[in-house]
Formats: sequence, C-alpha cells, structure tokens
Amino acid sequence: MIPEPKANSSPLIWVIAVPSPLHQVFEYLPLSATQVTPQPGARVKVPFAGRDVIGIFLEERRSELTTTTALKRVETLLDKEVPLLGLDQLQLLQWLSNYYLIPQGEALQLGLATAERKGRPTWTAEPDHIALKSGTETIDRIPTRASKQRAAAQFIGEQTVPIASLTKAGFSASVISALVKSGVAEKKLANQHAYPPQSTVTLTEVQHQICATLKAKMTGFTPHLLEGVTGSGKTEVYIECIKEVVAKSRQALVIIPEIGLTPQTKRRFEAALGCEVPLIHSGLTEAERARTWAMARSGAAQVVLGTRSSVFCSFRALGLVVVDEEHDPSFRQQDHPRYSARDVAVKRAQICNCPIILGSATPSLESIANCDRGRYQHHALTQRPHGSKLPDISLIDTRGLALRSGLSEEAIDQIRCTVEKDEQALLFINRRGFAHSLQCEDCGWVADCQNCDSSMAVHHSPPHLSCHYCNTKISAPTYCQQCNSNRLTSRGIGTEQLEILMNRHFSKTPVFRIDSDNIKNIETLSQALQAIARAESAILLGTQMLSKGHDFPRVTCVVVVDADSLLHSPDFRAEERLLQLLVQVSGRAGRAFLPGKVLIQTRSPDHPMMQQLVQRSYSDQARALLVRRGVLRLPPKGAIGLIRSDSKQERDAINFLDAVREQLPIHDEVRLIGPMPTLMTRRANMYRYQIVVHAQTRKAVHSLLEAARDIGSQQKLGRKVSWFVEIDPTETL
DNA sequence: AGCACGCCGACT
DNA sequence: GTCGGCGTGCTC
Repeated sequence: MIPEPKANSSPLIWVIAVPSPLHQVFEYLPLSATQVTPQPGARVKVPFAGRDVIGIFLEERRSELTTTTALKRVETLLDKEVPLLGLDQLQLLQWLSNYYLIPQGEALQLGLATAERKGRPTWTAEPDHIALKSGTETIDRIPTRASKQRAAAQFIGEQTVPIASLTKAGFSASVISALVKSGVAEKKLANQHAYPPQSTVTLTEVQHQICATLKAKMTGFTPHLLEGVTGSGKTEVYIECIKEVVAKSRQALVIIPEIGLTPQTKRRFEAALGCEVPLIHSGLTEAERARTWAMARSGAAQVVLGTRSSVFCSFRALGLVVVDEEHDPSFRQQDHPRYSARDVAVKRAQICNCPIILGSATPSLESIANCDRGRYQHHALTQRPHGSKLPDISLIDTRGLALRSGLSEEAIDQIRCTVEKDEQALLFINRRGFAHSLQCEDCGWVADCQNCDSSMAVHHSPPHLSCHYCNTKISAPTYCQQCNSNRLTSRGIGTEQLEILMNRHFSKTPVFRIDSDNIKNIETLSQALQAIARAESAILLGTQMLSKGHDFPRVTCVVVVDADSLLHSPDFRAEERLLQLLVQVSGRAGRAFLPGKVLIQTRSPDHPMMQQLVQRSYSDQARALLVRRGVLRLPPKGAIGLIRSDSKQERDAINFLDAVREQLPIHDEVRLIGPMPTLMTRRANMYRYQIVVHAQTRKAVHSLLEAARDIGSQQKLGRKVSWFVEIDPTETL
C-alpha cells in the first residue's frame, strides 16, 4: 500500500512577508477557494498580532508548520492584476534581506512608495494643469463682472500651466473651478513636450571615445567605472548614454549622493534630454513620491533621478543605472535598514541585465579593486574640457604660526589677492572633530555636553552652546564651572567665527556661509548657490556640503583650513576619506576658464599623505592605499562586520555583547575584537559598545553575523538594548 | 515593531 | 475599589 503523500495532509497556504522586525515569513490560509493565486509581489491585507497589516504575497504551497498553529486567513488581495513589486524588485529585495541581514518583511517595504505600503490604491495621473479651450479670444466671453476669472484667463494665456501656479498667483479654487465649469478652460495632464531638447553639447575627443565604447555596451550587465577628474565632464557622458537607452524605449535611473544636488541636476538632465526627470528623495511629499513611483512603474518616466532609496524604485524596463560620485559616504549604510546603495545598484543592474556606470573623480578603493579584478571596466577622463587646468596644490605648515580664527597670514593674503581680482575664494572646514568649543584659560576646563562624551559648540547669534550629537542647547556660561575664572575663550575653528573674521577683513566682499546651521533645506541652499553664481568676488565658507559636486566657476582659490583632523583617526577608512575629501574640495577650484590654486593648512606637512597629495595623482595614491589594505587584510582585500549595542544602561550594552560572544561558534578564520566601547561611548545618554568581526572572506563574516543575529534575537536583554549586526560597516569607530 | 496580558502603585 | 504604569511574551 502506498502511503498517502505527507504534503497532502497539510493545508494549502500563502506565504506572506509581513512588515515586522522578525526574521521570518508567515503562512496564511488563502483568501478563498475560488480565488486565483496572486502573483508574487502582490499586496495583501492580513491580520497580524492583533492588528491588520499590509504584507507581500510570495508563494502558494503546502504548510510547513509542524506544530498545530491556528492559521489566520488573508483578508484582502489588493493587487489583483499587476503585483506592485516587480519580479526584479522582488529578487533584489530578497537578496538585500539575505546579504544585509535585514528581515524580509522590512526589506520588501523598500520597494514600495510610502502610500503604497499603507495599502492605498496606486497613484494615477490626475489632470493638474489647466489651459484655455480655444485660446485667448474666449476671454472676451467671460462676463466683465467676473474680473478674477478674466485675470486668471489672462494669466493662463495660450499656455498649459500647472494649477498650483495659479493658486500661488493668488487665484482661489472657486475661480479656477468656475472657469472649468463654464467651459472656457479645461484641466489637462502636464504637457509631455514641455522640455525642448537642447542642441547636443560638443564632446571632447576623449569624452566622445568613452561614449562610443560605452554605447557599444548598452545591453546586458556590465559595470563600468568612469574615473574622471573633477570638472572633466562626466555628466555629459552619462547624458549621452541615457539618450542611447531612452532611444531604445528603456529607462534610466540616476542616483546621486545628496538631496542638495537634485534641483540643478534635474534641470540639467531635463534640458539635455527634453523630458521630465522626476525626483525621488526624502524631502518629497507622499503624493509627489507616489507620482514618481507610478511614472517609473508605468514607463511614463524615461529617466528617474534620486538619492539612495531610489535604487529600489520599480521600473517597467530599466536599461541603465548611473551612480554619480560613487565614492560618497552617504551611499553607505546610514540609518536603519543599513545597506550600501552603490552595491545594491550594481546588484540591481545585474538582475535587470543592464549596464551600470559608477562615476567619480575619486573612486572608492572597492571599485578600483573591482576594476583590477576585471569585474568592472575602467574608463578614464584625465583632462578638463576647454583646456582648463587642474589646480596647483600647496601646503602651509601651520606649526608655530599665529593663526587668526584658524587662518595663517599666507592664506589671508591669498584670499585678498583672489577677491581683488573679482574672483571667489572657498574656505573649507572639516567639521568632524573640529567644532568650536569653550575653554577656560586658567585651568583648561572645557564646556562638555551633559549627555554625550563631546564638547559643546559655541554659537554667536544668538549666543549659546549646543551639542551636535544630541541637539541640547544651553546658554553660554560666563565663568568656569571648575575654577570660577571668568577667562573663557573659544577654542577651535568654527564657520561662524571665520565668517566674522572674513567680514572684518573683507568688508566689501560678500561672505556666504554654507553649513548645517545656516542651510536648513534645499530652498535655502539653492538660493545661496544662485546668489554665489551671480556674485563676482565672494568668499564661500563651509563644511562637507561645499565639497560635493557643485560647480563654482568663479572659485579660483580653495583653502583647506585644517586637514589634520582625519589624518590621525583610528578608522581604517579615514585616509581614503581624507584623500577623497581633499581632492574633491580642491576640484572646486578653477573649473571654468580661470586657473585655480589650493592651499592646505596642516601641522603634519611631512606626513606621506600630505606630500603625495601635492605630487601624485589620486589614482596613484588610491592604489598605494589599496596595497596597505591588502597587507592588513582589510576591505576590499578582507572582510569585516560589526555587532553593536546601544543602551541607557552601560552595563546592559556590555552584557548583551558578552552573552552573544559567548554563544558564538568558535571559528579559526574569524577574529572577534571586543566587546569594546566605541570612540564616543556616550551620546544622548546612550552607551555604545561593539564587537568587530574580521576575516579573510565575506562569507565567513556573513555566517558569523547570521549566528550573532539569531543569538541576539533570543537574548532577553535584546529588548532593553537596541542592537544590530552589520556587514561591511562604513566606520568601525 | 506593535499589541495583549498581567501584576503592582496613586487616584476618583 | 479601579486606571494605567511598563515588564514579558508573541506574532502564521
């Protein structure tokens, strides 16, 4: 007698990925017997832990539960025809979940716009523009008493204008609806051809050659690294390649590091490509975001421009991925869930079987190593167009010099020369580790934050002290808390202090301060950038924000106020970071026709890196760093991981890691360092500890982290501390 | 994560 | 006497 197949005894179920931090998927009874099986990636509404949630259908199969759990039933199938997550997204996000050890339910959420995650119907194009039905002559038919309607009609003219711009001009909704009702005007979808394509820019010989080789490879998965010195015209190359894929009715995704870069980049791409380039970034409203996603999914958007989260966007036919400034740290893991957008982008291109271009003047050591291994194709743009030259770099030894707000006499002289020629100077401060603190001249006491292991930063307008880590603000003390002395002075360099100095020295020259205190959103940044573009002589001063991609054609002198703060950092990526930062900020000088110079102030002018910065190219120096990584077996030549815990109770943070470490399988090839306190142990009254995992292969680190994750989830303390495991961490500090 | 259940303190 | 604090456990 043939035994009944065991599978038949268990019920047919649907596997659903539910948004929760649990590292598992859940089984549900199908919607109803008559219902067809949904496609993988479709959204379903299911009861989960006492509430309704939106989950993702993965597959239909026999139940694998051994215990007799009471299965719940799927309540609704939201996407009956087309699943919201495409097969490529599903594949990408499942890879993401596995590789970065992110729960599947959380990972799959990333492939949906926020409105879609809540189960809303998908976005459809609403007519949000208005035009006059039969041109301006109908204006006369509007009764004279309806003066507002007449004015609105005049405003519209022969154009198709966004309704939002009418509202902005002061026309109320009732005026607009009256116009539509009487049949004078009609609501329309945005004019698709509102962007006349510009005449193609003439490419240099080298740009042309690279475009030709790239265009020949615009089908199938090939990663390319475009290493082009600052100002060498990488964007023109991207645009040429995008045109190529768009002509084949495929879509392109362009990922850039920062939200602040989007407005100019958007305009530039739209002008060159002659189509709308919708944006994806965290500053959008839910409706705007839903619109971009829907346009990309339907294929209406030929090109999408976005920050890191846009790698997960759905596309009808993705044909090219571009990652600009691929070395930029903001692509790497930031907040939860942690992933490197650059690496995910490469995986996405592989899954979609399309090319990817990683572009940078200062490529990451990872990407250089991938070229050396033959995984990426390397292309170099070593010259700036119009024959503009790369700036001359020189070092200023600040040891023993009397500095004024951190500036040497020599630097001040050079700034003077620059502004006298009606050119612009840029002063760069590496904010990290160089906040401006308050110190007692008598006993050396420094005003520290009560909640963090860090000093508080001095602000002048209005006068107060604030902590950059926990945002605590207090009024500045007038005497020393330790010795009661009233001789308190500011120590270190702050942008605010420099601004005061610059205003005093160069009273006729406008000073633009670009830092997080001053620039709160994209609007203020783009206003400042426009003002800089209009100004003749000017002094720009600021932090990281200034080093990223912006074009300042009139800047001919760059001063790096203090280059040393990253030089002696214990993090193994610090030198790479500093090198990239210095090369990038130097690249702001002399981008147009004016030649530029760069002054780097340092107390370590003999440090090999400082010497090489002057003498050698970025790629030579990067290769030297790569050799050192190889010797130490650090990434990309080895692999590391991190197990980190944060807790209000210092003891709990340590105990948790101790418990995990104790239960971890012992491995010959894996080295564990810690638990140890992180460099800044206490921030916002939370204590941070970690274990660093180091091995030859990523596989070894990955399997150890997997084990750590499982052990951690079982720890009772795991609820009291917030903890995570991370592969390829950005920083090990 | 979010929600239920459960066992102790200060309120109508 | 209850309302609600948050410790503990569970989620198909």
